[in-house]
Amino acid sequence: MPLVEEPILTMRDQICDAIRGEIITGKLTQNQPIREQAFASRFGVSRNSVRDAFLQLSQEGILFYSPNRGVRVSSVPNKQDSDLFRRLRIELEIHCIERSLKHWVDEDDRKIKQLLETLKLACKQKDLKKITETDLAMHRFWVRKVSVEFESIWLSITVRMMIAYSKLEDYMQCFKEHEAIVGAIIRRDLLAVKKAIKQNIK
Amino acid sequence: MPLVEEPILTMRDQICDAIRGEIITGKLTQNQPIREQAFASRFGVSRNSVRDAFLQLSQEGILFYSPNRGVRVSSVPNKQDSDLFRRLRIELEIHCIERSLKHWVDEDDRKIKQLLETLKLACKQKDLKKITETDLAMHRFWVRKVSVEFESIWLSITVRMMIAYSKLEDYMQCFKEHEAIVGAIIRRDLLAVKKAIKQNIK
DNA sequence: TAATTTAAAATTGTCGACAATTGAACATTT
DNA sequence: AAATGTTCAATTGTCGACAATTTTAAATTA
Repeated sequence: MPLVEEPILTMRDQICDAIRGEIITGKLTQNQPIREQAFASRFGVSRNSVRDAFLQLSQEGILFYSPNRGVRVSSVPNKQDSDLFRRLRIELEIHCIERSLKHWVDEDDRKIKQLLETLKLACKQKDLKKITETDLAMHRFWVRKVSVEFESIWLSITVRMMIAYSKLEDYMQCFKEHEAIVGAIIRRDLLAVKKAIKQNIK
Repeated sequence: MPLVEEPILTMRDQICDAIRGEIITGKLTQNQPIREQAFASRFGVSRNSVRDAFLQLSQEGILFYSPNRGVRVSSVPNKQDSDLFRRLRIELEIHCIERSLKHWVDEDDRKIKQLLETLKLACKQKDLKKITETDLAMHRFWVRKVSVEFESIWLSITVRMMIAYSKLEDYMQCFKEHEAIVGAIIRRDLLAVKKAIKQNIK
């Protein structure tokens, strides 16, 4: 029996991840309507499960829901809103790392290094889907380590900022930024962590 | 035809509002499990609609969802988490007021004064349900005026802070705090608004 | 009696069917 | 021709039924 139980992935979560991925990588674009039946057929499930996922993503903010009219991909935030999202996210993540670092163990070092390796490979292969997944997974790691309470808020903010992630140009830059964060974490150098986080979240 | 279309209240939204109200006023307490069938019977709808609401409130953070085991009322956040929630909420609301004040019109003055009157009455009557509803409605007013983008994030943060709202002692204090905010808004005195907001959100 | 196993009840998860609503194409009126 | 009304297909909303899972209670075993 694992010490920390792994979260069970429901059908809904899997569909959410899939849709989120397609939005972040630009397969689904701004304002595009998304139909329940299309995803139901694709996943071989009933519309209800897809509806659940749509609902969750709407609350998350990445989809926009109109009664009787279904959901659309949300618009990318304007400059002012983006700036606020950025500040909120930095404040959240720094708070989480600050707290989690106190109870950080070798096992955590191992896991975060592993994620960094995955990211490196994905960047080398220019695999946008994998890059965004791993990017999210890394940040999620230190957020969840503090409390699941923050996770949904953090995710809401983060996915909104990533709607136009597909425009990412320099893949290796993304890796280097995360390498800086992880390096600072391993050294338990909080000041350097903060600096690296601020440079990455923009 | 109204200039700004009123949002359509779905069945789901109504159920959400009801559950949210009962949690904030302390009818439903921390960690208490909530059953789908109970609410379905109460509202005279099928379990599906209730499920939708539960799902939305889980994403909002006020309910905690475990696969196959339903939802429970979330725990009140600890001191450290509350402090962060507070900072995030202040930053969000001040940002919103700062931006919305630029396009503030007489009609907005009238509306916000009306809400203040409702709050005054509710405080006098010590009607906790109405107080919390109106409190939320007032803050929601200036958040939504800027962008619905922020609304769900703002709500997530705010309802979490309000889980233990029922311990509110001095009702008139609540009214005075909001009176200060509204007064500053009417005078378009941004500095005073910020000060009043910080005093209210705690 | 305490721990374990088994059976039953309660609860959530998923499905297909149908009702209600919306949007688009077409017809009617002015 | 423009505006309005009508029909019809596509889509979402809601329901009841049943399957899967969890919880509770009872029965069994040591």
